[in-house]
Amino acid sequence: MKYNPQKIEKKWQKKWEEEKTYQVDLDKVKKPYYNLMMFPYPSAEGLHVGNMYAFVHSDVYGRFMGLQGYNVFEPIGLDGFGIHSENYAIKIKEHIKDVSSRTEKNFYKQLHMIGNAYDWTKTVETYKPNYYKWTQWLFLKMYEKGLAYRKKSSVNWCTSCKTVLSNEQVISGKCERCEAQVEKKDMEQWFWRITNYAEKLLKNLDWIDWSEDVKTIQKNWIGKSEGALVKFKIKNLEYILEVFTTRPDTLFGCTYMVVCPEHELLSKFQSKIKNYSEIEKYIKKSKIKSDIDRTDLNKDKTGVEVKGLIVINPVNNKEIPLYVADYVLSGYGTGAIMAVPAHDERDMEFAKKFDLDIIKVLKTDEECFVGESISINSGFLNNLETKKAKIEIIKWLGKKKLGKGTVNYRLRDWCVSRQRYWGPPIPMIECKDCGWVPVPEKDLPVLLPDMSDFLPDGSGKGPLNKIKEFVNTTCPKCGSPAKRETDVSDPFVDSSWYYLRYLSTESNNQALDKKRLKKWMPVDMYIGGKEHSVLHLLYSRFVTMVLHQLGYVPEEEPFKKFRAHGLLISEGAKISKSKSNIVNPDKYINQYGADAVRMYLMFLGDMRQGGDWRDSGIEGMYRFMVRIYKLIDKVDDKKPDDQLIRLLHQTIKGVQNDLMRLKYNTAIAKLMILANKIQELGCNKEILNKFAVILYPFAPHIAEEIWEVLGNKKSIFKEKWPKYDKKLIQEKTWELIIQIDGKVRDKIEVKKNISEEEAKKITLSQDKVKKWLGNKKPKKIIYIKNRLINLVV
RNA sequence: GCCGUGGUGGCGGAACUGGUAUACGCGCAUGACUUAAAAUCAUGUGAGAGCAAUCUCAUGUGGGUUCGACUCCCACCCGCGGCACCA
Repeated sequence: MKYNPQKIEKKWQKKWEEEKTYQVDLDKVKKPYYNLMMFPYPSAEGLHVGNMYAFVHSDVYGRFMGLQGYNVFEPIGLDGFGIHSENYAIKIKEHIKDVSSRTEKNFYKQLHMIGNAYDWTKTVETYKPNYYKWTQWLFLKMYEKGLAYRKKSSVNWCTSCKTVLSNEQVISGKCERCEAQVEKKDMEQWFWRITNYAEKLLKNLDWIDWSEDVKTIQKNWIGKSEGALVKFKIKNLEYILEVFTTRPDTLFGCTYMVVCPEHELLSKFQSKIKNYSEIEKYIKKSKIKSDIDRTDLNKDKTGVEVKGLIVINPVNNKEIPLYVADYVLSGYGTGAIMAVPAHDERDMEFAKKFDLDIIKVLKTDEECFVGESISINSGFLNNLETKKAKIEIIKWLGKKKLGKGTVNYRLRDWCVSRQRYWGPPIPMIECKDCGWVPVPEKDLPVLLPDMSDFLPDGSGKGPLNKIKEFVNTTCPKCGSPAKRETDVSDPFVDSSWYYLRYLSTESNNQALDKKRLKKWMPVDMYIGGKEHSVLHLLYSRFVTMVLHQLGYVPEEEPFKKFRAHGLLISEGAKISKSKSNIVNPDKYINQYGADAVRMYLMFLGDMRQGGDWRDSGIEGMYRFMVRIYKLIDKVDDKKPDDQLIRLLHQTIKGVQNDLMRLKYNTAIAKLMILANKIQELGCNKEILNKFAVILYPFAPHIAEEIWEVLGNKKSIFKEKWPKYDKKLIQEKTWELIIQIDGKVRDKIEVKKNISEEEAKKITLSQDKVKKWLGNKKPKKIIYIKNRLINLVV
């Protein structure tokens, strides 16, 4: 029989569909296992091989858990709303709605081809009203809880996408989607108060079972700093200048103060500032500067003294000067700092340039020392270690009502409004008399109206603003004329809760099916890319925490276990159009079959490290599939070889361990070794049956086919993972490695578990050993049972 | 600069808690089959020396700990990812 993957795969995919093999009755099953993968955003180019790489890793795990007796729920959907899809439609000059329905078909076709165990009856598409109705519902819940609010602030503006972005969507100064430079702009926007959850988001990282690197990225992003808030009086003014510092112990060394150009103090006391025109010029200049210029570390520090305003250091009542400088950021802390040049590099640089006092308050020989030491020149803090000094000064500040110990986070609130078309309209209405009023839940969804000209215009308002019938409405509260919000929400809002909706797709009158969520949440295993560490993965945790408090989700954390996969590259380089190393999965699936492509992708290396796709490699894997298929012809009724039985059981154990550790590459290597042995020796039905079962997670179609040819009636998925026999795995003999001074000099086959005495005797009687020893006697003999013996001369 | 992660044959990569470095695959070479080629099968394949048995050297670099180090410790170099004047 010839291996025909195209035929086999079509046959089995049809059968799985007809027999509802992977459909899960979410209410009835006994052992729920929620196996999640990151639903793709459907680009028009089609499913990317990188998607397939991630999805197959996830599917292999899901199928393995199925064989362990779990009822595995493996859903899929499309994250189709968003700038990425919209930008593509604009590029090819088609309407996003048309592009969307086309890519949906194409994506689902491709997702069928890869042979995953999806439950196709519970898909979600974020751009359909029956989904985004509930995304809008989520916004209303946030608003009810006081977690959605409007604020005017300096926000990230992408000049190319013509919309604001969240902090998380600015990647080293550039737009996450189009890589254009991002500017700062003062605008009023909708925010979600993720910062309320900063501590919880950080703390739970201690116990959730996630890839460590992703946890570290989130931890750094949240950026907790412990320190103190210190209040500085300004001479002859009723104003308290507050600063945040992580080093209150160095307060005696504070010789000047700096505020950011945006600080309220400057405009408030214009009349008191003697050189205000100079200050004004500096403020204007720093506004024009792009973010890149402003954060360039190599550039010189600039600033202007604020003449006329004198600050008083509360700890010693010394009068110190005040400066405005753009090295102090408005968004962090209080937008003002106490400068301690002797113990902060930036302050030192600034102090030298402006010839300001530098006072050492820590024991050190270094000119600028930023570490911990013992306080000096610090009054009552003298001779205290930094840790102790911090505690003492915070106590002192508290007593005098001049400050307190406090915590500061780098994390900012999530800006969720977007001035674009292809998203869920934010369900809010502005009334002259009532202010902002939420759309009543019964009026959801606020349908996204059809419009031919959906291009963003950069006016700061979304394209929906152009449709009068959409904008003009009545206030739900008082009935007078009012206007709708015309921004749509961030596509990351859509994906922050999709894993909850999978469990609730049949409910048309509620967002979430609480009973099911209780049964299925949290997600048991989530495999995905770490590029979402501070985007989707952070937002989802936040949203779940809120929904947990509202009583919808049983636990605070959405994903019990998360494992990040590395990047798939091709021919040694990042996959990109310009490098013309694009890998089209369809082409390879059509040529070699999905099983071969799956196996090859899983064989590339350690999942965490990513992989390097080489065209030459897939051929080898195809050859292996052909050989596997031919094993059917090797089946006979002879009593199988002992050696083969031992190898079978070793393989079952090894593959099982590798699957649990997500080391698929070594699992496949073990399958190859077994297959090669079967090819050499032949085997009986029972052995090949077991081989088919352990092959099944990786190559489900060929495994089912072999399984059927061997006379089995039900799908392998109803089968259990085979048990290995511990006794059969044991080898009777082992190879004793003889080392002399740590170098291998000989190897002999000996019985298992021989004693040290026996081993010594055997070793010393070897001719080679005698030759190496000469007339010397070993000083020391180290014997490691069932491994080696080392003679130290 | 800080945080994380990696560096092993011609290539992708193995090596669980310190115990045979290079599993498995690709590629290459030789042979079998064939008129020939492809496919398939068999054998070999880290480098160097040697007719050979065998020996020496090799896991980014330099040190160290140990009977023994890809694995542990110290210093440094390079790649990748994140953050970046965060007070």
